[in-house]
Amino acid sequence: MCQLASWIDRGHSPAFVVVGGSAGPLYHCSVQVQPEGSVYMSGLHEIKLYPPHRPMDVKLQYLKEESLDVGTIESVSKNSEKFLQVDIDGCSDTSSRVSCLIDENSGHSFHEDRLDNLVNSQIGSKNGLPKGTWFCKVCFKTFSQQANLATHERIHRGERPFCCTICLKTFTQQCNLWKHVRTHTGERPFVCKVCHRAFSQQANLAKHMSIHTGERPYQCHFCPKAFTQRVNQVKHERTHTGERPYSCRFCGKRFTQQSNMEKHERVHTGDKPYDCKTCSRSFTQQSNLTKHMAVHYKNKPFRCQNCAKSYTQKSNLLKHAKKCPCVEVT
DNA sequence: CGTCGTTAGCGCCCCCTGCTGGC
DNA sequence: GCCAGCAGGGGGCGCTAACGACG
Ligand SMILES: [Zn+2]
Ligand SMILES: [Zn+2]
Ligand SMILES: [Zn+2]
Ligand SMILES: [Zn+2]
Ligand SMILES: [Zn+2]
Repeated sequence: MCQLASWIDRGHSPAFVVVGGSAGPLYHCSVQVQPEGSVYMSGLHEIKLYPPHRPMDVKLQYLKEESLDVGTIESVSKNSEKFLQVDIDGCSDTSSRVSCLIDENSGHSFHEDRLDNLVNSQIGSKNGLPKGTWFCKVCFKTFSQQANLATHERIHRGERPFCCTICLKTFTQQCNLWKHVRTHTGERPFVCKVCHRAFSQQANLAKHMSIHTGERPYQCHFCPKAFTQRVNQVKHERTHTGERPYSCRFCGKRFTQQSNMEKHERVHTGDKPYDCKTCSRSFTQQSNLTKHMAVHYKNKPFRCQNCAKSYTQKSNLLKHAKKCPCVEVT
């Protein structure tokens, strides 16, 4: 345990300390350094560097309490932003590193400079950010507009003031509620100019457009294949890495896709949800039913495209078609 | 100006689907 | 025929950034 870790371990808040890593609780030298009460941490997990051009001593401090000298900054990356990455003296934990907001000129972390600004959650220009920048006291995300910070802070407070009158589901933002309500009303304001398919959300229309443009922005890291959606790239890459995150509840067999696991679990449950309407056989997979249907179509080649009824003679199909609006024949 | 409601846009997770091919 | 592998693509939600009307 390094001196920072033991400092936090003694009960000090890790405020003003950010650490690199992915989502989830963050540890430094086995001590959790994630600020208490924070929920949404993605901004925090990005290590952002502020470029000082010389080595400097760094002090981390929790408001007016005891402060901790953590070390000296030796090397700094070039393309950096708001935070300064710090190597802790005598710390062997290289998996997570510590950063703090630094004033380029004084070398002080920002809260030493302007404690009153902290109260307002606003940072002055001396801290290397545009004057009037607002920040969240929980996760240190920064905002140029106070209103956007106010919206953000609802996330930490769990405040969801917008409520769907139909299903009572709640939302942090008005526009998210509006989007949600369209799932009840079926309203689809976004229409594809090419095929006229309509969508309830702009983002889903944008995804759809890749069908027409052929655009595949998500490239596999292991082979030349590319995909229209990131999810599908990740799914595909598992075929290279062998990762199988989903395991069967009954036998433990592992799968790359959740839906494949669910398909497999029906082997154990005996669930056959796909019924043949012609002979009342049922199947565990839709594709097996489709294959099976060929058996019926072989004997009755005249098939109504509308209702899938099939007939041995064309005249019977035509008779049927008088009632059914579809007259296509295979 | 600052405030505040609204809009644009991105990223993510989830789910269902259809084809395929080995046994 | 049963079952697993794999890709396509829509539904829905969370969040940030920015816009614009209005005091
Ligand atoms: Zn926050
Ligand atoms: Zn609802
Ligand atoms: Zn289209
Ligand atoms: Zn690949
Ligand atoms: Zn049948």
